[in-house]
Amino acid sequence: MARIAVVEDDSWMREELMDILQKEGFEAVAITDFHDVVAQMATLAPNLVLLDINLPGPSGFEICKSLKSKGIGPILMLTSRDKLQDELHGLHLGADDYLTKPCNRDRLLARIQNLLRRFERQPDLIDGGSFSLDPNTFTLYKGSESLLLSANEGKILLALAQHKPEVVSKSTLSEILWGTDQYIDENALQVNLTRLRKTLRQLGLEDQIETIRGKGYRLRGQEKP
Amino acid sequence: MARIAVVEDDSWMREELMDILQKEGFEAVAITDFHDVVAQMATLAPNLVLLDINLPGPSGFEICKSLKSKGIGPILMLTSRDKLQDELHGLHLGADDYLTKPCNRDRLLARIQNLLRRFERQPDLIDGGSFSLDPNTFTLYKGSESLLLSANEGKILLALAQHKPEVVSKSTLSEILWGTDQYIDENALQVNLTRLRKTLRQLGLEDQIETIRGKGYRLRGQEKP
DNA sequence: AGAACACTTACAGATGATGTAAGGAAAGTT
DNA sequence: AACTTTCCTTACATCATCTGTAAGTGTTCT
Repeated sequence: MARIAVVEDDSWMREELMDILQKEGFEAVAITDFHDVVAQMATLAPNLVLLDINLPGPSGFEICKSLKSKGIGPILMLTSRDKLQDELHGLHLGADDYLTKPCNRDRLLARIQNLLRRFERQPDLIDGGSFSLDPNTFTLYKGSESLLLSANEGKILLALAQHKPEVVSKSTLSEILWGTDQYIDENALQVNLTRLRKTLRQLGLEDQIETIRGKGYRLRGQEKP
Repeated sequence: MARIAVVEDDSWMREELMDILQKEGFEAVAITDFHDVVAQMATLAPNLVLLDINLPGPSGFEICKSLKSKGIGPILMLTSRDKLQDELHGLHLGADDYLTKPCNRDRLLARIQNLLRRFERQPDLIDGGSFSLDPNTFTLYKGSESLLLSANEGKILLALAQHKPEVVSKSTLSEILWGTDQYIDENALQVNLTRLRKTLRQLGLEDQIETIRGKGYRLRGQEKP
């Protein structure tokens, strides 16, 4: 779960925020020492910073600026002053989003979720040699074409690509598909293999999956010059 | 479609690459003047750079370094020297991926597609007030919960969120759902609306959609303090 | 009260995912 | 060569989901 740093001096407001975040399953960390926020953040490595503007000592704007210069973010600015001027100023200094207090719980969470997703590192595609595969959506890419695999096809192909160049045993695949290697439904696995092969053929990917008789399957290497 | 800059001195190889890329639907641009590659790139704004290491004049490594320093990328390095040393060197200077010549057409395309997706700007979620919506997958987020909408539900909610705070007429929604505003299937639209409302309720999002009698629908504002 | 509009629910067809079953092909064994 | 084991393919049935149709109910306006 994401870690969120809460930089807010008003203790009531801070507790309120922490409460909302923790109930939502976030790992919320309160920052109450405003002297060296940047250094604290560096070790904390939060996934998101909730930053109040009105702080004793350095203003939120300054902190925002220095956090951004260190590549720390995303930053969601909190302020009770709902003047457009401030908003522009804040965004200009690098805040990624902006929220005025008091704010609705749902609205706060929606903004946070939004920012987290926007800054979430896009998971790398799995490189299968002559194709690539999005491990989350099971979308198969070859050149500029793409195809959405069914769940079973995706699981099998992902397993093969991740284990490449080793052979993946039937019991392993069985476990991946049905969560058990005790009872191997060889037939069902076989049928799903056939389906996957047919789907691969639709993208011009012939002969990707090599059968190792008695051992299992593996992705065919494409490396030979 | 993505624009790809091909920086390669060997004319045969360059034509080959251009051919592959163009047949795949990419907008391929050949760079043959190696003096001021960075400046050319800046105006070209390619989505990806195919960069050969062995260039007359400045080495591919140097170009790679300066391109990266300008934030231009992703860069896919091409080389005929398949020594690990070079690879490490190249990646260290900022190349995002690395390919040895000669290379398989499919492998080249897979790598390109991979890089393009990795560096693709993640589309922002649509902010619906107390929820957010991924306009591509029609995934609905509220706090840390999420829900996958059906196509029709997604289209309607997206339209409402994008037009917010304006009212979206039934004929507009009809056009969005079925590509025509000539014949409004009011009943079907109504049913889909009901389904969407029920789905929203599953996430605790009550009363999001406001009916403007005789005009259409709109997202209810959440701004009142 | 009546009419127009909005909402809900139940039903059915279409589609897609997936397991079952049966038969055929290929490879290894005797 | 005949047999056995393993693998592949196809057809079918089931199940879930999506979505439009239809009918009935509720709400608002005049």
